[in-house]
Amino acid sequence: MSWAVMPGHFGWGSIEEGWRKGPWTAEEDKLLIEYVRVHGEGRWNSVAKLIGLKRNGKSCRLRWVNYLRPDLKRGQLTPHEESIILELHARWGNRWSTIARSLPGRTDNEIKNYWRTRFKKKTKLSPDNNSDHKSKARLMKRQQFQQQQQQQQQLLLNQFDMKRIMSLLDEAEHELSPEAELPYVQQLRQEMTTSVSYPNTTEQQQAALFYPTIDGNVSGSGSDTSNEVNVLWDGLWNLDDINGNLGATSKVCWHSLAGAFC
DNA sequence: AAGCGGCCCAACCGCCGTGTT
DNA sequence: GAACACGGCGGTTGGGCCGCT
Repeated sequence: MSWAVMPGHFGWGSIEEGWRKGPWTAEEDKLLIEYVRVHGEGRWNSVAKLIGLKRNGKSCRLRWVNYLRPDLKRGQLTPHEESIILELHARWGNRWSTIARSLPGRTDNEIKNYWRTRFKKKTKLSPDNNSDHKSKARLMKRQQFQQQQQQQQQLLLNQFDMKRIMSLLDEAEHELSPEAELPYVQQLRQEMTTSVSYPNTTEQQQAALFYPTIDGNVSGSGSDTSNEVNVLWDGLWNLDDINGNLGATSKVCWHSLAGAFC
């Protein structure tokens, strides 16, 4: 859909059934900020009546929540925020608003966008598709330098994160019904304690195992592990909500949690 | 220099839950 | 209890930007 070809196009944005749509102008932002300053958040449908802004309530709320709120953090997510997102996504699935509540200043929209661009694409990375693989590799190359910097930080965070995950599992055990949760938690915990210390690998090798490199392989290991990496990313994206799908394979579950260390 | 492809992100849509009348 | 309004949430879309060829 293009704003330029929409019916009722009105310069910047468009008007449909009396409501403006499309990108917000600075003037509209000012009006909305003023509205919230005077009336507070909520009653979004009265914005149009009270200040004459030709936007529907939903649009106003979205604009405020995702863009105008003064406590919003702007800019890239920090590696630590990324690891929290990975952890919480492994736990909650696509409950973006729930995840966002654990990240002050970040919106569900931001996290959702982040996850989709950062992780969903990776699942399409298939070693069977060479041309696609090449173009993906090109793009990943761009991210490599940033990743390398993050890896260094993540290594330091790994130990701390493992403790947090174990405590999250403890919480989950208490919050969810024992019949539903226990087998999963027990299985996961068992795998965590056994798999996390990969036999015959050094700590650095274990950390390297979870960092895909530009050619889809895994740093520190052979090219025959590329399938494992794809499974890892598949697991990250496809993992169903822990509460909702207890049929998830333990492999997927473990890979999802392993993602917390990427 | 131009074209292409992918990333990022603002914004919209539809559905659902909750509160109010 | 039904109908309606409203707000929240997750999924999706589309345009701008940027890097690569």
